[in-house]
Amino acid sequence: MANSLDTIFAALADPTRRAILSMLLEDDMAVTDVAEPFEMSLAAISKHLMILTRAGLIAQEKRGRVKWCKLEPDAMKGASVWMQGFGQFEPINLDAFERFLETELDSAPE
Amino acid sequence: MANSLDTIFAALADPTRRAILSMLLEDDMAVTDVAEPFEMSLAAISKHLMILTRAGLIAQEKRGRVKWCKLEPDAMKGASVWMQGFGQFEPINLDAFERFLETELDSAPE
DNA sequence: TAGACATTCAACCATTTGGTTGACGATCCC
DNA sequence: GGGATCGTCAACCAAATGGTTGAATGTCTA
Repeated sequence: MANSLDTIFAALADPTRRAILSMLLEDDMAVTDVAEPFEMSLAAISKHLMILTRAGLIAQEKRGRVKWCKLEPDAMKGASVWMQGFGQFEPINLDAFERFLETELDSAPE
Repeated sequence: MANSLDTIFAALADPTRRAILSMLLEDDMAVTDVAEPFEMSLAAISKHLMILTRAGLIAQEKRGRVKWCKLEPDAMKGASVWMQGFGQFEPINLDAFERFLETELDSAPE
């Protein structure tokens, strides 16, 4: 997994791939259906899906001759946390935020 | 600014550039000082800084013969929000979070 | 004024990226 | 079995990326 931030951010840098992720937010999709709205070859989409898979952002499962793609949103967590280290939430009262998170954890299921 | 998510994510995809951003989190720095810990030419670092600048992630200001680099963390906000659309914070109680934010805004200065 | 220092520019190079096309391997269904 | 469908592979291509070196520009200082 080398440096996963490399592969995650690189995967997110392409608009086609971000569009694919947004589509998968709605529902799982077959490769052919993912490719349908794009004006590029199926092979190109297949490559994009491979990049998203290697980054862990989606998972692909083959059922019969159809390969289903589903979002793996947890893969974004590391990158999201990294960005939050840059204080774009500075105006928020961090102490209060931590107390909020603790209350959350206390009342969390599981 | 075309699609800023393209340039932001592409800028963040390189480990050298992420390291530079982390360094600038501590303090503003001159180009030469930014370059010091890296085993690559000053020109290479200069290019990285140009990419970070074009992405809006840093700002460069020339004072005398020294060019100072400073972090622009707000530039990450758009990308951060985009990622949060993928629900990696689902386990958090969103209602409670919104209430928390409202209390924050009520007690905010300025 | 002459260095020395800070930074960028320009040319170049190897590798990666994002796309194409055509052939191929599975799988479904008649 | 045989044709249609699903998806990947392989070879290829143009453009972008990340690095180098050496020269050039601008600014400070002795």
